[in-house]
Amino acid sequence: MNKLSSFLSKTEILNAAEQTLRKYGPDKASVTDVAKLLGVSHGTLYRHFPSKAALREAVTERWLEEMIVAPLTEIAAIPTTNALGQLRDYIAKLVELKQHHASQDSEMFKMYAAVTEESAALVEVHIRKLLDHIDLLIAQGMEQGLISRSIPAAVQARSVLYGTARFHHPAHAYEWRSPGIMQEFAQLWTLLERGLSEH
Amino acid sequence: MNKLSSFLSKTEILNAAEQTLRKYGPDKASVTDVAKLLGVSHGTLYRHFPSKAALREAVTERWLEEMIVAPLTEIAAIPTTNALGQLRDYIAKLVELKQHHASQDSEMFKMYAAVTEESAALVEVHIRKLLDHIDLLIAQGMEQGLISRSIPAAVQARSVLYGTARFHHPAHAYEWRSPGIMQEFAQLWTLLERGLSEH
DNA sequence: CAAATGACAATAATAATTATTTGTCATTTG
DNA sequence: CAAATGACAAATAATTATTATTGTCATTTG
Repeated sequence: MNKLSSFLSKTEILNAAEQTLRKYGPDKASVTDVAKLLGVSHGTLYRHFPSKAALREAVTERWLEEMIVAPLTEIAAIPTTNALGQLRDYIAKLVELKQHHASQDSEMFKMYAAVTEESAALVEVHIRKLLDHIDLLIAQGMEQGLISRSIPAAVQARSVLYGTARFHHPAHAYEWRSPGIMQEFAQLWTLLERGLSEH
Repeated sequence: MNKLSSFLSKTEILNAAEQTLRKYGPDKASVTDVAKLLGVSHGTLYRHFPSKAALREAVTERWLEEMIVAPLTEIAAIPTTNALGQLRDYIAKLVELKQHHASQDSEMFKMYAAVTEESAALVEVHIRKLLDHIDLLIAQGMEQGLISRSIPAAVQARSVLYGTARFHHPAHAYEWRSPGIMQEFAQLWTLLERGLSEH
C-alpha cells in the first residue's frame, strides 16, 4: 500500500508505524496493525526490526530527531555575537517544542514519554545532543566575555538543562497546562542567566 | 487493638493506616485491612473519614508534615548571619530528605507520589509551605546584602524551588539512583547561588 | 445519644478463560 | 537467492466470571 518500490524500506515501515501509532496510540498499536497498513505479512517487519521494542524506539528516535533536535540544531548553528541570548532562545525553543507536541501531537508524545522510561540508551543519546549544543553556546559565550569561566562549560551546560527540567522533561507534562508556566520559565531563566553571566 | 481510649481517635486510625500502608503498599492496602488491624468494623472508619481517598490524603499529609516539612521548618528558623548559606542547607536538606525516603521508606514515598497525582490541593499546600520558607530566607539574604533585590523574593523563591525540581520532585525519583546525582545538584546550586547573589 | 456495627448495593480488583499479538523459521516467490 | 510469506508456539492482552472492597445507613450497643 502506497509503496514506491517493490521492496520494503525502513522509511516506509517507520512511516506506517508512525501513522498507526497516531491512529491507535502507543498502547493499542500492534505490529500486525502496521503490517496490515503496509499490506505485508507481519513476519516481514521482523526482517527489518528485531522486535516491537526496536521498532517503537526507531520511530521515536526519528520523531525526536525531526521534531525536536533538528529545529534546535538550527538555532545552535546560527552565528551570533550574543551567545547568551542565543542560549536563552535555544532553551525557550526546547521548552516550546516539548510543550507544543505534548498538546498538539499527543499520541507521539506519549510514545516518546513511554520509550523514555523503557530505553535509557535512547534518552542518553538525546540528552547528549542537547548538552553538546548548550555546551557549544556556553563556550561561545565565554569567548565573547558574556559567560563566566569560573565553571567549565560542560558543567554549566548540564546545570542549565537539568535546572530547566520542569519545563521540558516529559514527567512534568501535566504541569504544562497551568497558565503561568511560561512566566515561571522566564523568571527561572532570569535567575539562571544571572548565574551564567560574567560580571 | 492497642487502643489507649475506648473511642477511636483520628490519630489511632492514621497510625493503623500508615502501618497497613507500609505492610501492603498503597496499591494493596484496603480500608478493611486498616479496620482489621484496629479490631473495628470498616464502617466505623467512615465515621471519621468520608472516603478512602480522604484517609490516604490525611495519612500522607501527616507523613509530609512530620518527615519533610518539620525538619525543614527547623532549618529555616535558625537565626543566621548568612541566609544564603542557610538557603543552600535548606534546599540540600529538602533534596536529602526526599531521596532518603524514596529509598528507605519506599511504600510511604509511593503513597506520597500517588497522592501527589490525585490531590492538587495537597500538593499546593505543601509547595506553599516550602515557598514560604524559601521566601523568608531570601528576604533575609536581601537584608544582609547577600541576595540581589533586582527580583522579588517570592519570585526568586519559586525559581529556586522549580529549578531544583529534578532533585526533589517525586516524578524524578528513578533518576536519584544515579551515583552522580548529588554532584549534579551541587553544580546546579553553584549556578543558582551566583544568580541569587548580590555582586 | 454518641459511637459503633454489620447488612446491603454499587464499584473495583482478581482469577480463569479466550483471543490476539509477538517472534521464529522452514517454505515459497519473483 | 534475497525478500517475503504464513504456519506455528509462546507470550500478552482482552473478556468474562468471581470475589473483595467501598461506601451507606437503619439498627444496635454501652
